Amino acid sequence: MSTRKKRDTSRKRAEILDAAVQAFREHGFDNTSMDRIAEVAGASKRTVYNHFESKEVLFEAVMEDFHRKARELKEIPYDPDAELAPQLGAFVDVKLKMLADPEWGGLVRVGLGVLIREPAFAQRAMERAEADHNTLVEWLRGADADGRLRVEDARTSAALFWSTVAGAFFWPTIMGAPPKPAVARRLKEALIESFLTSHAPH
Amino acid sequence: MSTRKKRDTSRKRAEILDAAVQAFREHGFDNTSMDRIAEVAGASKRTVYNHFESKEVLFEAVMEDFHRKARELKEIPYDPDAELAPQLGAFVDVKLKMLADPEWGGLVRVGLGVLIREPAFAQRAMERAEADHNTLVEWLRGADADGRLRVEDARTSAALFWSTVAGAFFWPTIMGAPPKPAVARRLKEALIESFLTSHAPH
DNA sequence: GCTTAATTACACGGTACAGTGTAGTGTACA
DNA sequence: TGTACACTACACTGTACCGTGTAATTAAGC
Repeated sequence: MSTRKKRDTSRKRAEILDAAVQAFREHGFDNTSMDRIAEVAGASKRTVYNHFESKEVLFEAVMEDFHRKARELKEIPYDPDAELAPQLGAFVDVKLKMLADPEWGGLVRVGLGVLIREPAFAQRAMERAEADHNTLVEWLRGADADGRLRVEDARTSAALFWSTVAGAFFWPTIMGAPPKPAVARRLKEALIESFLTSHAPH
Repeated sequence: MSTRKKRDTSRKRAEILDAAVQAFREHGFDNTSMDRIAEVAGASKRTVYNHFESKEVLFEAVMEDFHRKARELKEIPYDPDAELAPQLGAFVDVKLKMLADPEWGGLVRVGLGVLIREPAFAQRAMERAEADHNTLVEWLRGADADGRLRVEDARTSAALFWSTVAGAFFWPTIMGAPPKPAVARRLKEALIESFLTSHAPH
């Protein structure tokens, strides 16, 4: 029961994870072999299996890592002293910034490629995405209480707003057809203007 | 050069296609074997290969079939004598009807599972979806010319409308988390009301 | 009933890959 | 310097699957 020797194994593990991310991103889950991952990682296949007991476990570790990164929720509280349009624009910008990161997009694609066959997982993923709604819901309630917007059903309004963002930016980008900057700008402005107009007080 | 004998082979071919659709829907492209398809079709694997020279060819035939079905474009012309809200609602309903068909959804999922790794194909698919925009663009121009709506940029407005529909209904349904009927109704009404309000004349 | 094409049953080659077993090499730490 | 542990090289098993070859069987049209 003396203190056992333990070498630092986290470096190799990280290298394998990085290699897995890259390989899965480029070829998807099914078309990535453990031999390939080992090669990219500069490790022997045996070592890969010593760290991750199966391909599925490795995949889950990759997605776990990804979720940790994605969990950087931005809180955007309602500011009674600032213009409304820029504040709404900030909500959109947070998403657009995410979408601009190619590594993020690659991982989302990998995840979707698998999740699309696993309705149960897919539903959980969608629900997680809805957590973002709450920040906007709070913002809307703030603006409504302040009398600068008329929001009858904040949840529905927020859902509509995020649906538009998803349909206009998120999904096209994931599918490899992101809107051109000029189009994106126009869509963003039209969304905000439309939203503010239809929720104008009086 | 006499008239050659030809037996009718279309029946078996159709059975194989049906089986392929079902198998691909349930397990995706990579996880569906030709043996399995042959078994489901009640045909020998050799016959499958006699009809479709490879798994890829068979897959493309399936998707081709699917596109033919999906091409039932609905023309919804602007009607100056009818209420605006129900007319806009008809645009949404066409999509919702599609989404309600589980076979359609299954095939979209299969296609996406493959396309998600093939940006080039994915882009073409997204562009095809945009063809639907034109009908709404024409409708908007009609309503604008009639003075019942104020539409500055019909293309952007239509894009925004369809983006919301996609983000609110299409993608959640494809991902296995369709909105509950009550939520769907509320979203649809909110969308139409918001759209009409923000495009009201004066 | 004869011919001919479609279909079947089934064996087989080739390949790719998940995962294991093992003997040996390197190396951090006591 | 020695020991325990991480790591490597590599052979190997088992499996799944694509695609082909072929001889036998079925059934349509003459």
